Amino acid sequence: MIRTGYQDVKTHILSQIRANIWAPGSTLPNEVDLAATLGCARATISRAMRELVDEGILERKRKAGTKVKTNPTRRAQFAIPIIREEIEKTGAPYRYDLVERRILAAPDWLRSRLDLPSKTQVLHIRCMHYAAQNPYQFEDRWINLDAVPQAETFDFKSLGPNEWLVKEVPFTDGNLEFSASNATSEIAAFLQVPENTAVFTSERTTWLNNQNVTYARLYFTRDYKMTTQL
Amino acid sequence: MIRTGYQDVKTHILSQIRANIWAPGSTLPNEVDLAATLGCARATISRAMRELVDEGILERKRKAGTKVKTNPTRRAQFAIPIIREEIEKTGAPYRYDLVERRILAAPDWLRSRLDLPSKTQVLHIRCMHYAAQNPYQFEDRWINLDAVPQAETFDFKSLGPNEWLVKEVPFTDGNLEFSASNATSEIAAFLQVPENTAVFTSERTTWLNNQNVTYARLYFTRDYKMTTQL
DNA sequence: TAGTGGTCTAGACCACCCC
DNA sequence: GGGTGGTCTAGACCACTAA
Repeated sequence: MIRTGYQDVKTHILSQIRANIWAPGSTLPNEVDLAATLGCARATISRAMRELVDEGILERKRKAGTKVKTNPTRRAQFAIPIIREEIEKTGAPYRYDLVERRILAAPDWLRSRLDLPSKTQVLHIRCMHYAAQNPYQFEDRWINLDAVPQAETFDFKSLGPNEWLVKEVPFTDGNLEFSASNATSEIAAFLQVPENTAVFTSERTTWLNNQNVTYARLYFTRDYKMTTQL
Repeated sequence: MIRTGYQDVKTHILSQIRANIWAPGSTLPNEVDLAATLGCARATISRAMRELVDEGILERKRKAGTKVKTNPTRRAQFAIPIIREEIEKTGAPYRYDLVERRILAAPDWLRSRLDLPSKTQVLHIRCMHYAAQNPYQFEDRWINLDAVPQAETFDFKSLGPNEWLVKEVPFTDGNLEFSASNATSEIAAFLQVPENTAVFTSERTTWLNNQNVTYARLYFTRDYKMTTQL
């Protein structure tokens, strides 16, 4: 006699759904009944169902019961990587090059975007990331010196702001946007592609307790890939 | 006396980390000790830690203990939407237009990409999605008729393949790629943008138990946005 | 092989909220 | 009001793996 674990319960529920026995929108048996049916404790059923909710397969409401989602929310997720590690994982040597580093008062467009007080000092960094000899990413980053004062004394000559920030500054919220843009002559030169080439662009903003930490625009020479399962 | 719940435990652990008491890379107390310290059951600690692992904050290994991740893996996630719902959520009326629908033997590039047997019949659909009068997305989709035979008799004249598939065909795995491409004259015409404009492109492939179901290339007139928390 | 996390159980009480 | 999920507990045994 093998014990029924929460993984078994998940598998069972999923197979019932795929076999259309528990159709989208229908209500599953309650936890107590299912536990009796499958021969395990209620907590085991509970954990299985909780994870399936987390995976976007089920919906639960007290008193109303557990239902199969009609439009299962499939979630693609991916890690925000450290560029160096991402490149080295491909086997290519990583190279970093600081293009510009200067401190200035936040320009208006940045202030309004990040909701910064006027006269906020920011650190503006522009740099390149290479995989072997090939351009990989151009990074255009703004760091709020009110939130990260220690950035003022760091020179970023050999360590990129991406990696430094990940290790140095915790954050509580983040926002990520993907877009496509035509390369300006400057970006094209950095990435060594023809002007006007479509460039994959990612914009990231991060906050620590409602205070903006940093805003970055990243121009890639290659695509983003992500995988979702189940 | 308030009971210590797993949420309290999570909060406590996070605050210890943010206060640098449990620094990145350091080892946390084991579950039994922490339970004694915080005055709750071991299972409560366990659940809190499990969720923090899931959120990319902690790393756990048997015998080695629980450590604070040096490079916290922040995960962005987003739902794969039904286009109609996505558009209607913005308040704009949704319009769908079928451009082309034909059945043919899978071309070689598709066969190799999806690992289809030779002579597999596929349904090729090209269609447009509009938000009010504005082009929103051009969809270029291939459906494996071996996996989804019922698509052969559906005309897709008033319902798009995206929505039909989500409701009709379950899948077990999916793959998603984002990229930027320069609009060909044809794509440009559909999206009503100048030729060569950078277009945000998403490619999706889905499988049901190791058999490919569909492959789609989606050309957007606008960007993708996603948000990550914690 | 010993220590740590991983999981299960049986029971309990609580919180929510549909009917 | 009553049924459902949400959570906690105390204890137990198992599985992995670092030392």
